[in-house]
Amino acid sequence: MRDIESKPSNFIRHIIDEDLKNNKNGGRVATRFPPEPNGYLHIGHAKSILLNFGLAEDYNGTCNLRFDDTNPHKENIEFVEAIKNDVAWLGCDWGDQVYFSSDYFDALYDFAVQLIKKEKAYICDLNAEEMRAYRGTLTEAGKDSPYRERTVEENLDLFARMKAGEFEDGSKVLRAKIDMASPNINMRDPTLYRIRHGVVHHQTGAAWCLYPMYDFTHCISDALEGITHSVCTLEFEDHRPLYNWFLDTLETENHPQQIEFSRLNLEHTITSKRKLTELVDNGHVEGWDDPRMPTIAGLRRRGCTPAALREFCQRIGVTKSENVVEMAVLEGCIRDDLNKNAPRRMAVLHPLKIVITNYPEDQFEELEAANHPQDESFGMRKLPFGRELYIDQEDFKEVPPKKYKRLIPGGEVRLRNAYVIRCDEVIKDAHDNVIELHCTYDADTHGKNPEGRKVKGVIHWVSAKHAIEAEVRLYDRLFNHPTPDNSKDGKTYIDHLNPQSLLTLTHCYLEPTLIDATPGEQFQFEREGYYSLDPMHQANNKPIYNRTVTLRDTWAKIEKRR
RNA sequence: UGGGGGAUCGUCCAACGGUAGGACUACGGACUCUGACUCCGUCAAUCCAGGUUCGAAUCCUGGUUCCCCAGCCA
Repeated sequence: MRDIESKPSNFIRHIIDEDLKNNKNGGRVATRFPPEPNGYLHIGHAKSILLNFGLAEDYNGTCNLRFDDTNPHKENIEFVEAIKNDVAWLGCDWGDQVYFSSDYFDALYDFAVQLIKKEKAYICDLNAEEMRAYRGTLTEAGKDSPYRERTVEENLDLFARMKAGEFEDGSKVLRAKIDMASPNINMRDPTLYRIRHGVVHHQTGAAWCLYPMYDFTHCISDALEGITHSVCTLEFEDHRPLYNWFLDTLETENHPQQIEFSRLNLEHTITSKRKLTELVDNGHVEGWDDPRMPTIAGLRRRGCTPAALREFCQRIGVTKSENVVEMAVLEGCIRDDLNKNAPRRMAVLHPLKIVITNYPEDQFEELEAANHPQDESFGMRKLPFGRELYIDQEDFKEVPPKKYKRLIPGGEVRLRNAYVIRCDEVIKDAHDNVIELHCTYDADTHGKNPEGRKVKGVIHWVSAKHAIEAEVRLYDRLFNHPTPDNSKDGKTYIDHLNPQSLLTLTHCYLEPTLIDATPGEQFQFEREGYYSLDPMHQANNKPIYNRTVTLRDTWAKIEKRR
């Protein structure tokens, strides 16, 4: 069991502590994570997953992974597999069984029959439009359905024939018989079963033409699995009376407690499955695992780690208040983790060639470099150094701004892990663009400071002859607006898409040790940020690196203020 | 003139009648062969109005404001 003290508490843990003190549920804690397999999981689901599995882990309980698969029209097996993959990647262990609501279709049918026998459910022939009209409004009570008083026998017969496939889609539904005048609209005789012919369910195939609704299915599934604390998001708060009504009316053995918390909102992104689906289906992104997507698959491909996501979910906490978390929190968690765990490499993103004129042609030497400045266990690597190198265009300025401490004409700079060089000559093309620099190096500055002068700047480099060419993809926020799906400016989230969310650099140069990088491996490209080797793709035989997150950049901040 | 929830630094989260605290951000400084990391410091909040109390973010009363609900979606 994990040290509970190490995790910040929250109101749900307070409730469980209290339940445990009162020996409720015999001291048992059982949670579940119940995704619908109609899309990929996003960072908001990560919050829920880590909450539910975290509670189980810390209270020595269990957490079931249960697919809430009652709407075969929208669900498929690809999503089931993707979800399992993501939950496992987060480090959550669902044991040896994956649950499906569809496992309970028989049991659910029997419970429905039981409800009919108790005169608590009836078959209704109203069509969808009529039913809406009968439901009333937020401020007016609804009217009883004309079919509300059918006899038990008739209802039983009709329900059996619905199951047998005698009726068309939409012609009949099974409804609970509760109260059409309830101020809670969920209690106005909610639908329990609808007819769906001709869809193949990914688990049950064509066995059913009758599918149960969420409200009926969820509470019973929880009860059958012996769930003690059924944690869900705030929008289900109004459904709790209905959740309890079913379990009370059916007198199930267990009566789990539904507890609601507020869902995660992240600035500059969206966490609506419906809208994420639209981004994918309409080609606004390359797929569910596009590194700009807030999906778990996208974050993973971007180079985010499970540890960073776990830390993130701890930092944001669990409450019932509406919240919009700043992207800086996520970025901070990723940086903290990768700073500690990503080996350092050098990569030149915007190459500028330099020639060390006093370094012999065709001569090379190997310089040792630490893989991590604070952690010796990362070991050392050898970097080839020669007469021709690439540095970044940003690290040279003909006319330097104030406080600039990189390379300038006639000035000196330290090449990271190598020598101090001086810029002697600037070579330009016909359009006055700097295309090459001629420099000289001080052979006595490897591993030590130069005599009698201070060199402030340190820049990264790669050997031109040995460098690996790569494509590097720089990602920025997917949306310009902090709350794109709720911007209150009359625009939709699509209008707020950031056209510059992806910047592809096709001619970058990496230090040669990166030839051994494995797909998905994370590195810090020194002075640039954290990057990871794209696990899916290559570009014309060149590796693709995705920028996970930049380094904190106080210089950029100063520049921006200027 | 329905029902259900929520309001604490810019952001997120604590404090559960007894000094409003932490994290992130921002700002300043130290260090530095990464303008990174690390370290030090600074700014910064109880929705409003009454009441109870020696004492209120917390309890009471009345407001304000924001979110959710009228699928045969979950």
